[in-house]
Amino acid sequence: MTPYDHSKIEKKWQKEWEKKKLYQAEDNSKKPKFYSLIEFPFPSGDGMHAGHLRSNTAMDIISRKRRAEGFNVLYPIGWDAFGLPTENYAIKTGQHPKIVTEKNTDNFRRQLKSAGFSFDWSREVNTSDPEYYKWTQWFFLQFYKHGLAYKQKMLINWCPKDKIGLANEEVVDGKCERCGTPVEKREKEQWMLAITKYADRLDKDLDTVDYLERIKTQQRNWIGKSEGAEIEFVLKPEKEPTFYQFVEPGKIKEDKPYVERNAIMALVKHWSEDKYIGLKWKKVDWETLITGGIEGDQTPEEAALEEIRQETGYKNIKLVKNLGLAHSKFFHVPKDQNRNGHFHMFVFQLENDERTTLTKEEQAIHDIVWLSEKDFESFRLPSSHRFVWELYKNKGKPEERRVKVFTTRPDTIFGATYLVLAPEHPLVQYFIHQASNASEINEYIKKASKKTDVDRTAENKEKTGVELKGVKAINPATKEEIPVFVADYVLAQYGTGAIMAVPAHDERDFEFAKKYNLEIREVIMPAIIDKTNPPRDGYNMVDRKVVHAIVRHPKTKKILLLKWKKFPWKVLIIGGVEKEDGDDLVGAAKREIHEETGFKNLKYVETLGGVVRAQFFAAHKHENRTSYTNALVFDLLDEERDPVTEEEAARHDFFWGTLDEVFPCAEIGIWKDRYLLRKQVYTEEGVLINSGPFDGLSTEEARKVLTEKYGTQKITYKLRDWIFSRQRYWGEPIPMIHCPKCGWQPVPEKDLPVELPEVKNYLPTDSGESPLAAITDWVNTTCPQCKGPAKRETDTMPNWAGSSWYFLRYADPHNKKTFADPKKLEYWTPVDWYNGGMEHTTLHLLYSRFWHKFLFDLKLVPTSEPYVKRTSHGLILAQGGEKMSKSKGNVVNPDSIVETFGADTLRLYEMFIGPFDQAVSWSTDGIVGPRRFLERVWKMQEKVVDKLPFDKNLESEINKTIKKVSADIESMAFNTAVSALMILANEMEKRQKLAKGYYKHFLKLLAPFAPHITEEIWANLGHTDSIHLEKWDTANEAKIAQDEAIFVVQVNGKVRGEFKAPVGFSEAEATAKAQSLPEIQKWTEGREIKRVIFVPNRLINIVVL
RNA sequence: GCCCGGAUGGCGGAACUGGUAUACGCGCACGACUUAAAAUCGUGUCUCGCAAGGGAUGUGGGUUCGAUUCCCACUCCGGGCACCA
Repeated sequence: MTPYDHSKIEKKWQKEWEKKKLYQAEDNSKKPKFYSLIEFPFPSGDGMHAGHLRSNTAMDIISRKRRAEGFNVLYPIGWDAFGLPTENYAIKTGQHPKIVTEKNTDNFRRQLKSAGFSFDWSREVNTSDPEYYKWTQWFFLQFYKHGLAYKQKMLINWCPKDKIGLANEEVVDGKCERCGTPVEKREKEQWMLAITKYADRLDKDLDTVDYLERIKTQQRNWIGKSEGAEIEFVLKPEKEPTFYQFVEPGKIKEDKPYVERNAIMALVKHWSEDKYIGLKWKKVDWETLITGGIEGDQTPEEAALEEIRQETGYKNIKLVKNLGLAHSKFFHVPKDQNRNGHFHMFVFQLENDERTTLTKEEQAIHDIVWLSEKDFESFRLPSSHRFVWELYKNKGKPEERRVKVFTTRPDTIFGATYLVLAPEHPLVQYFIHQASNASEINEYIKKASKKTDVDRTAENKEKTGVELKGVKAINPATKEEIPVFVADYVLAQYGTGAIMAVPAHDERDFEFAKKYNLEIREVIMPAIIDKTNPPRDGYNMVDRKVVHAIVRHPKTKKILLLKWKKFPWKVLIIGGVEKEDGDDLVGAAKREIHEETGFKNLKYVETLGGVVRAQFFAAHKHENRTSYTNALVFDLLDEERDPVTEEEAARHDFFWGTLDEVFPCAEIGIWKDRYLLRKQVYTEEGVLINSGPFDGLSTEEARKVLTEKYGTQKITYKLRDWIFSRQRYWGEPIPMIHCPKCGWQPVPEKDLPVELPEVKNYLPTDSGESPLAAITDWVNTTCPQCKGPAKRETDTMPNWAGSSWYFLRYADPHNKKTFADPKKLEYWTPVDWYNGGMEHTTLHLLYSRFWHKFLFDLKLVPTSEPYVKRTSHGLILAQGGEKMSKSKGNVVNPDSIVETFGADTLRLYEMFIGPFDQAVSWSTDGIVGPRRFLERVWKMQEKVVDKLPFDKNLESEINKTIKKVSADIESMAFNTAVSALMILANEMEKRQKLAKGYYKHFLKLLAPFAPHITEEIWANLGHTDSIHLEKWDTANEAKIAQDEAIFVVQVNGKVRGEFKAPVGFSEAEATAKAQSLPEIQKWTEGREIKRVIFVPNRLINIVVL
C-alpha cells in the first residue's frame, strides 16, 4: 500500500476534472436545474484566508450532492473587482488598478482551484471588465429613464486632512478610516437610486422567500417599516404677522407696510419636477421682472417672458398661471416712472432644462430658491434680508399654517403638549421672521447643521432645542395651544420632519420636556399584569377588590407587590384610617401589613406621590371617606417572616417587579374605579385616560379611532435612497453627460460602455471630485441631444452596483448583445441557494433585491425575487478568537494548509470546526483530526475484499449514516455530518475485512467533502468513471430498523438500570421486566407504584411514593 | 438604549418533537510496537466519594414522572441598529 500523498492526488485530479469539464453547467439540459451561489470574492492583495473558504466549501458540498442527485448544477465564480482597497493600493504604488486586479485574481483563482471547488470556470465574470460593466451602466440608464435615478445635493463625508470624500464604508466611528481625522459633512451633488420606492415590496416579499429568520429580521429592521398616522396641526402666530403680501386689488388693507424692493422674485415651474423655481435677483430693480404690460407694445405676458429669458438664461418658458394683479402701492417705484396702477404676477413653466450658460457675474447676482407647489398656494419666500413676502391666491388666512406630523401613537394625541420641528423643516424658515427670538433660532440651526456625527454621539445625546417664540400649535384633539420647538432630535429626513411630542409616553420627548420644563400629561394608563386573572375586556385591569401592598426586598431591591384577594382596600392602601389611639399613619399601616403578610420587620420608606384620592375607592361601608388617602412603601429590614399557613397562601398573591418596572417616579395613577402603579415614562400599551370622550379605550382601539378622527393612516420607512455616487476612480463611470443647455443627458446606449480612461494619478482631487475630473480629454464631450459641448459625469458607481446583478450574468456570461439571453435567464434564475456572510445581509442583499425587482418590472428577469433561499455562515476567527487580519498577523493562509495537510483535510476541517452558522476560532491543533481520519480511510483500501457475508449491523450503520449525512448537508449541519462519517469509519475499522460494496457507499458519502481522495480510491477500486458522477445513495429505512432496543429504566425520574428487549415491547411487558431487575427492585421494594410512564422502545419510568 | 443570537468537560463541540447529558474530534494519561523517538494501534479521561450513592449544561426560580430542551427573572459574551417619533 502506498502512503496517502495528498499533493500528488489532488493535483492529478484537479487537472483531470478540468480536462473532462466535469463541473460545467449545461445550458440546454433536460435535467432539472440547481443554481447554487456564493458571494463572489473581492480579489484583495492579501490573497484568501482560511475563513473565506467556509462558504465556498459548504456550497461546493451542496452542489456536489445536487449533481449526484441528478440536477444540472450551476456553481459559478467571478470577481467583485472594483473597489477601494485596490484603488488605495494603486495610489500607494502607482500601479494601474487593472494590473493589480489581474495579479490578485490570478492568485485567487490559483487558491480556489487548489481547494478543489467544483466551480464552472468557463463562466467567470469580472465586474471591472468593460464587457461586464457595460451592462451595469446600461442598467443605470434604465433606472434613469424610469425616474429612479436622480441627482441631489447631499451631505457627504469629508476628510479634511486627506481632502477627499469618503464613502460610508470608509467612516469608522465618525472618523476617517485611514487617518483617524474626524469626518466633516460637505454638501455635494450625488446620484441617487430611489430604492425607497420599493421599500414596501422589499419588506413584504420577504414573506415569499426562504431566508434564515435572522436575515429577514435584519432586513426588516433596516427597511424600518412603521405604521402610524399623519396628523395635521395648525400653527398660529401669536401676533399679526409683519410680512407682506400680494393680494387682489381692492382687498388691500391700507395699514400694511411696504415691501422692500431689492429682493425680487419670479416663479418658474420646472419642466420635469413638480417644483417652482423662484429666481431671485439681487440688486436688480423689481420692474425688470414683476412686470406689467409696460415695456412697449407687448402684452404683459409677453413682456414678462422676454424679461425672464433675458435675466435667467432660460429659453423655453411657458406661462402657466396669471396670479392676478398685484397692487403697486406695495412697491417702491423707480423715480423716473410713475406707475401707480396694478401689476401682473405670473407663473412660468420651463419647457425643458435648456438654459444658456450664466456668466460668473450673473451667477453672483442671482440666487435660486426651490419651492414646492404646495408651498405656493399660499407661500412665502425666505430671504436673506429680514423680510418675507408672500403670494397667495384669494383665500386662506396668512396667519395659519398647517404642519403634518407623523406618529405611530395617535392614541396619545391628548398628551401632545408641544410640537417639534426639525431644524431643516421649511416652516421654521417661514416663522423665523415672526419669532421674537429669531437670532437664537438662527444660531441653533447653524449649529445643528454643523454637527458632525462625532459631535452627535459625543454629546451623549443630550437633547437641545429652542422654542419658536411667538408661534403656537393647536392640538387638534384638545384644541389647546401648545408651544413649538426647533430641535435636532427630530430628523428632517424621517417622517414629515415634525413630531407631536408626548412626553408622558415617549422617552425622548420626556427627556426634552424635563429639560425645558414642559408639561407632561399622562394619557395612557398601564395595567398591572395580573397573572391570576386573565385580561378581561381586552385590558389588563386591576380589580379594585384586589388590594396591593408594596414592600421592597432588602437584598434584591425588588418591589414586592402583595396582593390580597377578597379584602377591602382599606387594609392596605392606607389612609390614617384604622388607627388605634396613638397610632400614626405609618404605624397603622405597618401593623396591617404585618398582619396580612407575615412580614415583621418593616420600615417605612416613602410616600408614593403623597396622596391618592380616596374617592376612587369603594369605601368601607361604615366610613364615609371622600378625602385623601396616603399610599406608602415599606422596606423589609430582613426576610424574617411568620410562617404562612396554607390558607393564607391561598388568598395571597405576590407580584414581583423591579422598582423601575413598577413605579420609578413613585406615583400611583388612578382612574375611575381602578388603580395601578405607573412608570415614569410609560411607552407600552394600556388604556386611555385624560382623553375626553376616548377614556377607557384600549390603546389599540384608540389608534384606529383617533387616526380616523384627527389624521390619516400612513406608513413610513427608515430606508433611505441609495447614494450611488463615489468620487473615486476604480469604479464604473456613471454614464451621464451634462450639457449646459440641455441639462443631464444619458449617454446613448450604443456608446456604452463608457470606459475608464487612463489617469496618471488615482488620488481624488482637492475639490472632492473623482480623479476622472482631471482628464479633460475624457470629460469634455458633446451633448447627445444638441451636439454642443458638454461634460461627462466624473462620479463612479459604488461597489454594490456590479454585485447587484452578477448572478444574472453567470447565466450567459459571454453574451455581447444583451446582459443575458432571456431564455437562459428563464432556465437558470432565480438562484436556488445563496450563501454568504452576515455582513452582507443588509446592504448587498437589499440592493440586489431592489435591482432585481426593478428588472422584473421591466420584464427583463422572470422572477421578482433573485434568491429563493439565503443562508449565512459564521465568521472563522483566528486562534485567539479575534478577527483574522493582516495587521494582527494572525491570518491562516490556506496555501500552507493545502501544502502540508491537503485540500481534502482543509475542507473537512472547515466543516468540522463547529456549527456552520456560528463564529468559530481556528485551531491549528485541531486540524490533525480530519487528517488522521482521511489516512484511516485511505488505509481501509487494504482490507477491501469483493465479497463478505451479510453484515447486518454494518448495513444498518451505513444506512443510518446515509440518512444523517444527507439530512445534515441540507440543514448545513456539516460538523455533525463529518462526525457521522467518522463514526461509520470507526465501525468499519473494527472489521478485519471490508466488503467493497460497503466501502463504496462510504466513499460516495464522503466524496462531496473530500473529492480528491475519494476519487483516487474510487479509481484504485477499478472504476474508470468519476465518483462525482455517481448517483447519491438514499437510505433504506428497513435496514436501519433494529430488532432490539435498549430500554432505560428510571425510578422517580432517575436512571437506575436498563435492559435489552425486542422492538415493540409492550408497556406491560416492560413494566414486568423492569420490576424483575434487582437494581430496580432495590428502589421500588416496599413502595407503592403510583404511576408508570412508558416511552416505546426507549424508556420506562416507575413513579413510586 | 433597542433588535437578533449565544453560554454544555482542559479545548472545538454533540443531544430528534421534553426521555440514558458530554456523540465526534483535539488534548492529556497509561499501555503495545521500537535500541530510542516520531508515527500508528489499544485503553482510560465531567466531578465528589473506598463504596453505596450524590452533584454538574452561565445564575436564581417555575412547570413536569422526567428539563441542555418549555416558561419567568437576571448575569456575561458576540452581532446588527442607534435620537427613526
